[in-house]
Amino acid sequence: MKTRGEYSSMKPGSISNTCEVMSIWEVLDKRWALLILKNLSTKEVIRFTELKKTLSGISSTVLAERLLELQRKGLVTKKIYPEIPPKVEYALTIRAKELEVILKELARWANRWKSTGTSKTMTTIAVRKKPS
Amino acid sequence: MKTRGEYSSMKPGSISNTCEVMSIWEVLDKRWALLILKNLSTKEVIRFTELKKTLSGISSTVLAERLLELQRKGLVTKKIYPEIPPKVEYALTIRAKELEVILKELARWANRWKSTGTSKTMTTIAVRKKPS
DNA sequence: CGGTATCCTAGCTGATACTG
DNA sequence: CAGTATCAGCTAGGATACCG
Repeated sequence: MKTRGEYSSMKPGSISNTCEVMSIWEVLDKRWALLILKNLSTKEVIRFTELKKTLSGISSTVLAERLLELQRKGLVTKKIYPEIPPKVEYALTIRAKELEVILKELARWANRWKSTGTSKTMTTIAVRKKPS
Repeated sequence: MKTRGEYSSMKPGSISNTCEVMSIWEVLDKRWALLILKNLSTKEVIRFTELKKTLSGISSTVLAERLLELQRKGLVTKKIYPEIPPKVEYALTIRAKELEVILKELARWANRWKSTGTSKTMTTIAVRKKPS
């Protein structure tokens, strides 16, 4: 793995910014994270390649990276079957089940959306009253 | 603005991939998008700089870019007061209000989270039965 | 199958400058 | 204030190749 930067970008002067606390948003805000969680919630367990297929466009590099991050945050579990060919099952943790509900709502909202063309661009210019 | 790439990355061979349909996830999945929406929902209207301050780390370039994308998707409205200095107010559209509810749940979940250290890394290795 | 290593491009930030 | 423009520098993600 590389994972060198990790978004931090702290100034050279700042002292030991070993701030591990950071919110869960740090991982949720990354690309694919929500979609992964959402698709993870469609089945009890899911395998790497299966998950990859549902996420059209993701690279295995990033999928593996995200799954690790989610795992570290305690949202995903990983079960390895030491066989050849390998078999790995990913699943949501209990704590992620709460999130699951929310995600499903979000997914339904996203589906319900669909319509209304891409460029509405609602911009209003407030007119000033003329000085009478 | 530049906005050249737009994530598409289609091969030079592919024919006229003018696929405008794409789901709302296309914009929601981008960095900062959810956070912007979330913070937008804390007030009825909010100004650019004010919003920027709540999003620690974002650059004005990207904030402007995201707001435009959200606007195009019909989630955000923009109201310009032609004054000097300029004043611009951003707000959620009615359609985004549904999303707002979900986002608030998500935010509460994220806050409720907080605890349990960063590296639990629940990985299970399934053991094989020995051939008796 | 489920990754990791490598290389290269796309995306984001920071700084600075400029405008209405 | 609310941007846009530009450039440097670093990070994130995609494609491909390879391995146990």
